[in-house]
Amino acid sequence: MNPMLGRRERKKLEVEQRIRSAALELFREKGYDATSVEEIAERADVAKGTFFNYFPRKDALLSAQAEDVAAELMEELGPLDEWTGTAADQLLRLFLKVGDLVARDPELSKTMLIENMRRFWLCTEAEPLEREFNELVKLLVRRGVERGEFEAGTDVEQAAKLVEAAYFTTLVEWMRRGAPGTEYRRDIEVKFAIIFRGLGLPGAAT
Amino acid sequence: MNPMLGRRERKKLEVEQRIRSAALELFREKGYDATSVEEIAERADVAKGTFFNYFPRKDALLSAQAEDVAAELMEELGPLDEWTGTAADQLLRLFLKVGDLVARDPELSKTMLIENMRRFWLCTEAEPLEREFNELVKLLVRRGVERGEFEAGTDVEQAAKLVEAAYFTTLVEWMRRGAPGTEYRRDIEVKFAIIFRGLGLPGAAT
DNA sequence: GGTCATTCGTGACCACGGTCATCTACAGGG
DNA sequence: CCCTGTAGATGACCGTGGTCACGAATGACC
Repeated sequence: MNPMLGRRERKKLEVEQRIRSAALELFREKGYDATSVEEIAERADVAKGTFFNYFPRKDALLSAQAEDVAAELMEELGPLDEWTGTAADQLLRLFLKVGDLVARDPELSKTMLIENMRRFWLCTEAEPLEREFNELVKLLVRRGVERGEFEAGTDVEQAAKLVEAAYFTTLVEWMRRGAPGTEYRRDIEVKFAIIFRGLGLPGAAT
Repeated sequence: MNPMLGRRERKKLEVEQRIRSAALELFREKGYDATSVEEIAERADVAKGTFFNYFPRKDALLSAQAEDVAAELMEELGPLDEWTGTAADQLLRLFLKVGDLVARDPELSKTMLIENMRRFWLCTEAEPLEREFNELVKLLVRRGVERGEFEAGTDVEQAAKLVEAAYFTTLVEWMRRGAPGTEYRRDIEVKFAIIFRGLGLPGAAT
């Protein structure tokens, strides 16, 4: 931690960290719903009210965690310019990487994903993460069009949404079943094959 | 109502009906979240506890309503055998019809859809509706394959899931924006065009 | 060090979804 | 018409997420 901060700032960061890790521990132990804010506060050694000074709602913890995971993802993927392979390869790799991250903590990931989606759909708050991810996918699709891998004139916006939709539902279905064998990979590859073929990529069927 | 029922049975049905319509009214007036069970009970002229004799949880109302809407949908669509046009046409028509139903009451539909999906994903309870709908889509896709409209050897399971995914996310996105102009129709047509082309249907692009 | 403003911690408090022991009123038999 | 067993109505009660008025701790300035 940056030592150039006042005692106050340092303590604030430290408390936030305590709350977050207490919460994550409990979520892993008993699940999100079964964990009460009071328990989290107790384990973090603060009062319940203090929790809400740091996170406006219980589920803000999930957003925060999601952002961390997203940052980790981008870290592991490295700078965009250095990605190799066709756009189709890149899209597939991106999503397989997401799958890897999710597989590390399936139960919590499931809650994170579903609860964030819910809030996004209900417009409960501006959720920058979704837009950011959407931009990334759109960029990859556009790259494919520019390189002539996907058909010129492709509606990049809708194509990207379709790719995301295919991925999202597969991921959720996978987690629903408790993420057992990697049937998951085949499922997403089959769907992507259909889409890429629909986008004019030759030689992708079944 | 069947008059051959005892007073008790009739009253039970009548009370359930009162609760349901009171709830729907309130949901339309103030939205699902802003409506408390106590309010519903009050308007239905019963005690709060009575509500839970009829519906195990507040959101069971949404399931019940969803089932009604689904029944209405199948009613309006008529018997499967009489559907005309290509499989692709039939799929598109099915989803446009769903869109019509949703458009009649966008706000409540949004809540219904999202909350039901949430419970489905979290496996909170067996949700027969989703499976039923999935079977229907699968059937239409299979029909397309058998007729030679889609490529032989198509993975019907995954193709159907892809169609559903495309539709579902478009629908939600549409409702998110408050379901204004029918940009919705174009969006779903574009996505379907990609998918159908990916499935080997000739002459579907952009 | 003394004074003041600000920020942060706190726990009593509220509204809500959901439970449950208790009571009510009806069906059915005599 | 009365008695009794039972389905169903009820509202006090609980645990939870979230609020808020208050007070303590801290930093800034003299």
